[in-house]
Amino acid sequence: MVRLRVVDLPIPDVLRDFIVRERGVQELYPPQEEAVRRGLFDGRNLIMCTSTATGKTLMAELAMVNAVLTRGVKAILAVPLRALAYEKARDLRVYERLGVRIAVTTGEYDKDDAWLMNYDIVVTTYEKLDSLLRHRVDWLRRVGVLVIDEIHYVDDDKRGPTIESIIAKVKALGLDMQLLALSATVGNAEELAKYLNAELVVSDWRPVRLREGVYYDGVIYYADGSRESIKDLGNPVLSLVMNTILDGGQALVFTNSRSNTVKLAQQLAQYICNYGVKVIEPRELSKVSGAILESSQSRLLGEELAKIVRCGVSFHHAGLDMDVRSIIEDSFRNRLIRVVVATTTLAAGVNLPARRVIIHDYRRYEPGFGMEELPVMEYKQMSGRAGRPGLDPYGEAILIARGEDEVDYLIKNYINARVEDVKSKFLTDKNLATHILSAIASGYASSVGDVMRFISSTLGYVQGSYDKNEFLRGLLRRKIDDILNFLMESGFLERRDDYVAATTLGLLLNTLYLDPYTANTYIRGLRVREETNDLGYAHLIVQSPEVPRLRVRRNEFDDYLQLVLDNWDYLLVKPSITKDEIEDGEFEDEEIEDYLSTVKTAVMLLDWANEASEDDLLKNYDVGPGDLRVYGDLMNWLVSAVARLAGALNMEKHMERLSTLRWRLTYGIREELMELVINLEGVGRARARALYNAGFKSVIDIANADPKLISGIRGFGDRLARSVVEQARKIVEEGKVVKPTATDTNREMSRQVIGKRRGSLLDYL
DNA sequence: ACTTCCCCTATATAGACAGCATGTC
DNA sequence: CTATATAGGGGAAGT
Repeated sequence: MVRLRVVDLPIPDVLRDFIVRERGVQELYPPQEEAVRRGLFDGRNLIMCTSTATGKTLMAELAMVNAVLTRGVKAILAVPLRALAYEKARDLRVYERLGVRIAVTTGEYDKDDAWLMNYDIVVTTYEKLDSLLRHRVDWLRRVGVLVIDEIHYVDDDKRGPTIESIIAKVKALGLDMQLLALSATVGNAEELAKYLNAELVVSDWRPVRLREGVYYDGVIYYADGSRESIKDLGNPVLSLVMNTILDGGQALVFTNSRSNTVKLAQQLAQYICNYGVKVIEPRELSKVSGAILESSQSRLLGEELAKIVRCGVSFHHAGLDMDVRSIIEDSFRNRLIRVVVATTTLAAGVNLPARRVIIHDYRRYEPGFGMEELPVMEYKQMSGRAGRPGLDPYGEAILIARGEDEVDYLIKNYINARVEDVKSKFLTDKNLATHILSAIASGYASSVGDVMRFISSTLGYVQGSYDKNEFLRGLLRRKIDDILNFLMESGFLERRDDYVAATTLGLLLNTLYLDPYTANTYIRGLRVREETNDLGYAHLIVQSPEVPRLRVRRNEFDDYLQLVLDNWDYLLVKPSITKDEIEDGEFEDEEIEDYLSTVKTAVMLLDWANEASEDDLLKNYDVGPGDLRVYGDLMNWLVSAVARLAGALNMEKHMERLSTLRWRLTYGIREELMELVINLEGVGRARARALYNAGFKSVIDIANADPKLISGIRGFGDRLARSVVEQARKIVEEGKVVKPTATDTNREMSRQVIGKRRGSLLDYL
């Protein structure tokens, strides 16, 4: 079959030549060709539902760059992950040579959005795009192409409604833009296309052949009916992995828990090293291993990992710090590391293909639901990682069966199964409340009718058949009324007849990106007392469902109960049972389990803010360096958000206390280090502590110091020492030393020691 | 007396977006 | 309310 050639595309010559020359693409893949035929370059809305590596991204690039070059409009590319945003932007930068200006903006990086005006293609996350729409940035009018990547995320409970909200806002603005949606294969592609008013491209075509099968008892049963016996080494994963790497390939193993990831990787490493498998390169690997040791924040985790990396094996999960993760990913791409055992971290974002993908568990624990089978969609995401285009002759995805009858079951329910439909989660109370408030506060709706119209442009509305059924529409209207009432009672909204408007508080929530239910909890908590202790504040912050909660072990129950009793008056959110009931033991464990979870999480965060080492936090709470980064990010956002709420409500004491806690909780430092960490780039908790202990306690101390003295301190080299001193001198000269508002922590309020766990710094409380 | 094995029970269980301030991609 | 794998304890059986 003759494929459509790039040179025949209806796009400018420069772009055609560029694609052929720089991208090395001569001909289009069938799905790409179909996209062109369906009007990609005619400004038609389009949705592509195809598997990974079928060139959806190239089509998006072409559509965007073409629009920029020919029509002089801007383009937006919205993706689900920050890392993905940076990656796509990096790839897009090659078009800078055609004069196309590329920018990335995400919440973590950017403050002001005005500078984006000067760029042609803006790569961003869903949430940041929603935020841009909330602020009604004026350059939005000049956007001609909107690409939504991985749009099957509309199924996600939390993130999906944001996508729908984006679409509803774009519609409400009446912006004239081409919508291009990219999706993994989903069950209801037609429905999505209809919702988006888009042409549909569906295809199961793949650039590398994929063989799918199930392993059981020494045999791989392929879905096409063929089977292959491999050497059974007792352990299914081990057998499959050895079979792969002895054949010169690489394997990616997916499993359902972090501990499994470590355990499996260790077993594999032990086997490979003990039996002296020759395919690995020990010299190079020990370099990698050294790099990991060096960059790991937690020595424990680093050593655990470094040890097995020497054997060409690694584990990978979100508890690892970013740099360790990228070392692993890079070494896998370089083929030094032959096997990575990962949780789903790797299935979603990072592009890390391998000859063989092994799916160790097809079930996963869902809190509140027990063990649940993986959706077919996730299986497809994982199996889609199999086979590197142009490098491997084919890719393989192998599921592991625990019993003989499971073989057919897995073939039927995964390999040959239809992918699930994508279902909107927009019409739940929480999502409705957030997005209705957002629509009103940002001026997309000023009456109940507007709200209804706004909602009618969501997928949830279409899927609920509300457009077709008057009775259902009545129900929905009543539900919206309830939510409007809730927002009014909470003081976020005002209403006169049919007209609605956000209050100052409501506007604040909208810009803080805080959901109304959480904000309500925060405000009620703040009203309980004028001031409270650190535990009280940390515990209040943790009430947000955004904060991952630690589980309380049985043997910790009593310690935390005691802590609750001792701090009863200071806790701004009380459990559902009374103090007397706790003291008399008149309750079931389940009644307070969730509450204690929040307490434990707060305690961990305070340990962090009291400079507990990362190793101790890992030991005591099973919280890895990667998790700490997430917690730190969250604290930076949530604590300052609560401080802003307190400010809006004129609660000065709260505000003051929260403003120091914010820094302590985000950076994991005691108050005395705040000045150093806040003012000096390259100085975090560890270096700040080292500086402080060496007598450099303030920016002035450092400005007056000899860089040579500082370079001798642990964690400093010559360069960093000089940079820090330079920075300090500069800000002192300019009189710009930021003095964080500090108040005396009232330590005497709650002296309390928890448990006998080693390293806990809770005695401070 | 000591080890081994089996059964029962307790325990633990994935990931990662967003604000604002200040003065750069 | 929902599940399962694993580690550890305790006791019975085996050496």
